[in-house]
Amino acid sequence: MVTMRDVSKLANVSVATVSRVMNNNGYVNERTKEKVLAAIKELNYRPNDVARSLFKGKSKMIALFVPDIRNPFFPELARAVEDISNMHHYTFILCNTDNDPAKEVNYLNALLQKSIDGVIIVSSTMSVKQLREIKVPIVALDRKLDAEFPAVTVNNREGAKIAVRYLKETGCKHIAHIAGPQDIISSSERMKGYLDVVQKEYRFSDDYIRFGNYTYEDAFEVAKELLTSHSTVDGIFAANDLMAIGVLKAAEYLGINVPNDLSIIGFDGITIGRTTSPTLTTMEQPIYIIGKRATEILLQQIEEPDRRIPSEEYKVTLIQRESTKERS
Amino acid sequence: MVTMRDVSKLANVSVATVSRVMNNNGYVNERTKEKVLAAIKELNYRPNDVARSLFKGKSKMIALFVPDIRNPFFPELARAVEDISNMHHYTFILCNTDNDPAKEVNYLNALLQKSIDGVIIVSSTMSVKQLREIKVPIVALDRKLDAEFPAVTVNNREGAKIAVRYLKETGCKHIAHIAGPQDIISSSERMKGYLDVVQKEYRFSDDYIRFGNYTYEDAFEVAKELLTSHSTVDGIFAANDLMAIGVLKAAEYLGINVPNDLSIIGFDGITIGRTTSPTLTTMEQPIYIIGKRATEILLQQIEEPDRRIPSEEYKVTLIQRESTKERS
DNA sequence: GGTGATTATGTAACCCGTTACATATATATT
DNA sequence: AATATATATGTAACGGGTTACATAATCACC
Repeated sequence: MVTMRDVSKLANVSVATVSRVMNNNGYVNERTKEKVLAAIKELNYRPNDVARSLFKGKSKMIALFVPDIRNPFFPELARAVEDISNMHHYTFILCNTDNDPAKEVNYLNALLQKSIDGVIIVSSTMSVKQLREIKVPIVALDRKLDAEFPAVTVNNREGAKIAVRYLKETGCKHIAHIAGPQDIISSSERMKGYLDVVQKEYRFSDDYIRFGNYTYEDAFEVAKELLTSHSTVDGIFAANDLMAIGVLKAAEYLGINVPNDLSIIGFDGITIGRTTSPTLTTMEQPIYIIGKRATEILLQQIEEPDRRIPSEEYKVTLIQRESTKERS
Repeated sequence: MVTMRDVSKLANVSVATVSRVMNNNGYVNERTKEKVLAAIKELNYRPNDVARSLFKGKSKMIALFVPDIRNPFFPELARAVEDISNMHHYTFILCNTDNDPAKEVNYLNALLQKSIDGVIIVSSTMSVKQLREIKVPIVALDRKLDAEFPAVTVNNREGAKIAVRYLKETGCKHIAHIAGPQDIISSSERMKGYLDVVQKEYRFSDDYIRFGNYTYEDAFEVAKELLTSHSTVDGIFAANDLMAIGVLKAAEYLGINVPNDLSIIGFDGITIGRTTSPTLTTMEQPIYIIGKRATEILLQQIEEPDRRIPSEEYKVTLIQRESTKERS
């Protein structure tokens, strides 16, 4: 491997001068600079980032923790984080945590040993105590972590309200909810939004709520049960698109026409919702944008560790497709 | 940060001894070892991987190049690579190349500067000349790169033949093909497999082939055109599932019943194919397995750079779902 | 008791880029 | 001409593990 010493010898200067040329700092005579640049080019010299990292204590790497990249919500997020990292010459590390606190801690420790510069975390299981001890910047994404860490999220409760109100406006009388795991804040917020709209109604029943694990299969099963036992249900708000598709499939399985006999609305706005039949009405999150912002905030925190950056909350947008009726 | 010197002072030994204890090599007296371990524990010492990397010239990091993680084929692959990396205590770096040779080269150079230990590449645009010059192990995944690099792929041609034969067996007479980009080998192999089966038939027409860009939208458009201009077509083999779904949607748009009037079969076996209506018949690739094997091979190459590991080719499996008729 | 192998531990160089500090020349200011 | 300031470059320490080599103690065997 070509090192700075090799360059310095060829250019007849000291390593310090080569370093100055590389980093464009300090005083370097124009002619010396040219000599050095020529030597760099001739040897095709590339600085060793590891040595640089060792001295600086910074690695120019950031990590993203997601539960599982196979969940279709996360690739878009990951893409955004990677794009912005790359743009700022940071290397992007991806970690699948499976919502497992042990894995989260292991990853974090391993990354700290590698002098990771910052971490973006999508998690509801992360040990906050652990996080407080470390000094690298942390940004929470999609799910809030702790007031201490800036978070980039969407207004889940408001979005849920819009979704359920929309079902009402299109004529649904008995609106059920397939809720997500309640330890995930975004999920419990969505349920709150649902309750905000329907709880006071005389038609409402606690039994209109079913819990799924944010997966297609789960929702398929609980929706089948719900629709079989409650034939009056004519609208379902699912806490995410994956579960909404499970509901769609359950309705298909039971021979229930969507949207004529049953309206279904999801949450997230993942691409797959455009390929089902009927296509899925959903509350779309600005997924790429929140990923992008989380990364920008993280990078800012890395550059200026003292400045406190406020959390950001984005709005979700109703996307009307075929799984709900037209507003009359 | 706690360093080895801190530990060595507390334990009253030299840094060399601490290093020996950490790495379990060389001679260390049992009682000394205990003293050192106690000191490590008391100080909660964690070695600095950057310093280790600098000396060893290895980083314990591997990278995966994919065109775009948002393409639903890649998350499963990425998950496999990450799982195996993690299992072997390697850190996983993800790069989205957008099939852009310039981006590929930039990533590669950036990673080499970070002493990356190996790279798994899904690409048909990668400059092989560039790759030959570098000394870190490379493994090709999904698409062959060059005989020089071990590749983990599936038998695309054979899979395509099985798909098209299956369409014939279920009664299709006029089988069309939505082909993928021909510069992607896997894609051109699939077309060859299609031609292997139908080209000799008197009914076959060159005009039964349309080209898409592996995307849903592309396929939707070309399938609409194909089905409008060739009403005799009663079977379509799409080069990947995403395009097959585009075809499905085009048929729905044109009021063509699938599978009664038109059978559709895809390739890949991505999850989304289970959520469409009708669900998608496809040639399933063992995605996780090829990702896993590619990683294992890469890690082996890293441990034993001299040993040449042969390429591996996996079989694809026909998954019968609702977009094709039953075999009579 | 002597020779050699085994065990045990420390010193210091090394990996490679960065930068504080020293030194020196050139230019500007009064 | 003297002093201050800007420009230019080099030396060497530093970051934190790793390991070759040196040294020394213990043990085995004849």
